Amino acid sequence: MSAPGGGGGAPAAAAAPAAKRQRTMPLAGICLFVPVKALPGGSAVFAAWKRSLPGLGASLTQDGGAAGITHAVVPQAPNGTANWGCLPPALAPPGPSGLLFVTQHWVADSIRRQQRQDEGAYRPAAARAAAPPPKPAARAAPSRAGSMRKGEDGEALPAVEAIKAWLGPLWRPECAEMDLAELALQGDYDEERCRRIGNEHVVEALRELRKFEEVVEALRELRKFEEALNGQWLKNPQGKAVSNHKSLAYMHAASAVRTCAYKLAPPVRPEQLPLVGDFTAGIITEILETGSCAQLEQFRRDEPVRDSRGGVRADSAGAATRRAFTKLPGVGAKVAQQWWDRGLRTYEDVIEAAASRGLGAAGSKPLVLNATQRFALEHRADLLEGTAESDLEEMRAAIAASLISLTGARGWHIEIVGGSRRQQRPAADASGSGGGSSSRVPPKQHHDADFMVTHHSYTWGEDLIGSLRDELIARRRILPPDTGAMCMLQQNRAADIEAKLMDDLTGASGELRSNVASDRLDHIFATFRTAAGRLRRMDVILVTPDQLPYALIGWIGSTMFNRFLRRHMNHGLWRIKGGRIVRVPDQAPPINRRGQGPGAK
DNA sequence: CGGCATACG
DNA sequence: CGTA
DNA sequence: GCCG
Repeated sequence: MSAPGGGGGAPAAAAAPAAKRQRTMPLAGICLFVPVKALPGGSAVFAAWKRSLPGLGASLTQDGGAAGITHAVVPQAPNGTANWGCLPPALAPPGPSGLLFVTQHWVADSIRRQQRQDEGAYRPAAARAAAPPPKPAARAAPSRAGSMRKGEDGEALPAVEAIKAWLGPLWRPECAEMDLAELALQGDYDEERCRRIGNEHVVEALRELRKFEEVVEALRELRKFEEALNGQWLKNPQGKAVSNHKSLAYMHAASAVRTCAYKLAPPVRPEQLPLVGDFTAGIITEILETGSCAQLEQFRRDEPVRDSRGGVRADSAGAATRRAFTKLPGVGAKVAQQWWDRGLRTYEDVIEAAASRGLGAAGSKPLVLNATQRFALEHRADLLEGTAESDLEEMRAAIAASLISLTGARGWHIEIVGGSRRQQRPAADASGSGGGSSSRVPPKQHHDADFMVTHHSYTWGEDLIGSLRDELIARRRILPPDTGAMCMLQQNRAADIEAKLMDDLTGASGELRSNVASDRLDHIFATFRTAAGRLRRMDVILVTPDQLPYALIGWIGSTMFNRFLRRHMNHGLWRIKGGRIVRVPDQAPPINRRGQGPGAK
């Protein structure tokens, strides 16, 4: 209500010089601590504040130990809860005497109104139970000695030599200077190449490479189990979402093995492969020696697994069953856990539990499925079968026909992307009438088919993606959403959304709008009906010709490749923005996620 | 000990 | 939360 | 879990 700065009663017009000065520097003397990482909008909002606040007399810092901090921003979630956990110990409540805690909206409104707002009206919600987050007792540093990487008993390879061997012919001298994210981008993750590695004769290659491939596949399976187990995301003590570290570690290891230029043999040492440490090297060795490993076997039998200290990991039972549940569209880790907890073990169990609604055991709540889940269960045979290469041409023709009909333009460029492109097999060796193993390799099935659509000369309007969906529905090639089938549109609306966020948090508008954009593209997630009546997941991505090269990188690369790419970009002078790879402008020195410049610790 | 990719429906 |  |  009233601004403590005394401006509340100042006449609006005819301001006295003192009042004017007060109004031009309404935040004089304020030093604001901003936990950028926890702030909605993050460093972009911080940068906007940095442009506005000095003009009002305030200074900003991200250093919780800095002297003279008068205000600490405690970010407030949309639901009103305050994130006290992001404050450094020095500023933890009650904090130094005189320190004021405010939400981000105090800053935004102060900027917007060019006037210091009443801190009391922007007080963050009290911390739950007012208890500081429990700090685990300081543990002895595990001290995974860096020196172990080198010549422990004269056998381990020096790091550069290991990288050289790992990359093989792809190695260049520059690789010696790269960090892991960049190094990971140098690999060749081609599945066929992986299969070929270390093998000169065809028969021998197939036998040898089967074991090699088993490593990759087993690791990938482990990764999936971990995701079903924990959910793809965990929460750190500050409540921030972080990726599941075990899952990520398995993904890393699978990548390292997939691109390894030589045939692995037990024992595999952590020095050999990037991103593979003691734990994972042991797993790989066990897989090489026995074809599997203890954890994998336990997961496959739905048994709980033990951690490295021998303790049973809570909630680790049922991983295989839950993994199977999550293969249904619309069922993620959470729903799968709920089904498991109800004692459901098969798809049939789920269908039965849903059908006997109200007739279940006393006290048990009826199982309610949403439309997506009902559809997925009903058509699970089709959907779990996946998409074969033979379906692709039919899909492409349907997309082309719809586009030509909608726009009158011919010459649409429809490119297969995604896993079905990455894993396309070369023509099978037809000479093998004598039973070459290659002829027994089953045709690949992919969970969906992805098509990237563009046109080199025709310019389309904003809602072509929506029209395309409607046309495909009208032609009965994809199923409408009211069936419960997946039929979603994703549009590039992020520019609007982020601009609104910026308006909300900075009081700014307009000029910032051009700086923010989405790296998502107009996109249909659909369920395709083949001429034979089978249902297949199909995605269509619509891009302009100038978006195409960037979009292809993102859509042909694997998830892991995309993560390495973005991690590398975030380390350096590049960003992926608006679907493009752009240089950080010179005027805005590159900052890390704490808003610090290069070289900052 | 912090970081680990990111955004839409 | 589910999906890419 | 692995890395810097």
